[in-house]
Amino acid sequence: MQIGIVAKKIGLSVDAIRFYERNSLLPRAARTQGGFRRYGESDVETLAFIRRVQRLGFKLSEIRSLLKLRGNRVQPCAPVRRRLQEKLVDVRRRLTDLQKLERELRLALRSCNKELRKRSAHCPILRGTNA
Amino acid sequence: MQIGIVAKKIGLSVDAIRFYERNSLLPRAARTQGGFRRYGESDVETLAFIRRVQRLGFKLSEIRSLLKLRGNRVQPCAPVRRRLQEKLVDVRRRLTDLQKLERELRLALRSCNKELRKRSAHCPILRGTNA
DNA sequence: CTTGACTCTGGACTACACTCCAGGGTGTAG
DNA sequence: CTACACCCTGGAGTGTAGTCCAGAGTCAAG
Repeated sequence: MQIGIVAKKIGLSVDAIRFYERNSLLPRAARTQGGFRRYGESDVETLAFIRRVQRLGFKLSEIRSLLKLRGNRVQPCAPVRRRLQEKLVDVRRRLTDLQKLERELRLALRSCNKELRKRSAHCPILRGTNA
Repeated sequence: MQIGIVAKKIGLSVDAIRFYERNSLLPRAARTQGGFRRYGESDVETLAFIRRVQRLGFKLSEIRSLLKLRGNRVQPCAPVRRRLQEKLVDVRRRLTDLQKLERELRLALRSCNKELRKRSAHCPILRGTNA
């Protein structure tokens, strides 16, 4: 398969695949005599794997390390489990932060609404001295 | 006040304040003869405002536009309210996305745990063909 | 053999909000 | 007057995950 076909199959851009190769997520692909990249099924699987864990929130640098585990003969769950756990902690922290933000915005909006009902010309957000 | 004092007062770096000036969040500060920036209380208030709305999740480009409203003689709430509303929608969308991610991670972790109990040497995440 | 679609490389560019730097000047306490 | 801390400017660099480009080459069909 040439790169365009693989790209379509997986739902990535050709540039992205080349980018992964450049950045050691994929091994250097075999070439035709003319220099075109040739891919097999296992490459497609690797790319699918990358997509999958990327959707789990892993960055490319983390995926590189997961790919190493994937390359081993034995593939114990434990190291993956640890990474998932860490990621989950991280995501939950971000959730908490975002929930706080949501609350702050709701409160700000409420103070704006209050002012609107007063038909005031002074927005509490613009002038406010609140924390 | 010179820049370092203001920076300490507000909890920003000197570089950040200069960066804001360069990027039109602050007007060009008055200078001493030697070229040192001099700040007054109103500058401090502006910086405090920037911090405050930044904590509400606004980007500097959005803050620039809020600062324009703030500079007006009349400061009606409506335009601010609209921006807050939009930001709230955005934050809620991000919350939903993050919640989905949290769920995905929990599921992935569960499948890992199952495998661990089986004392299997094959991690479902590494080999998995799941969506 | 020509055409047209595809591919190659290396490098520049994007957004974001700063930080860090060199090389020089300023302000003020003692 | 001399230290010493502070400040100035302009520009480069940070991380992230790619995208976009020019200029050249290749592949397959007809």
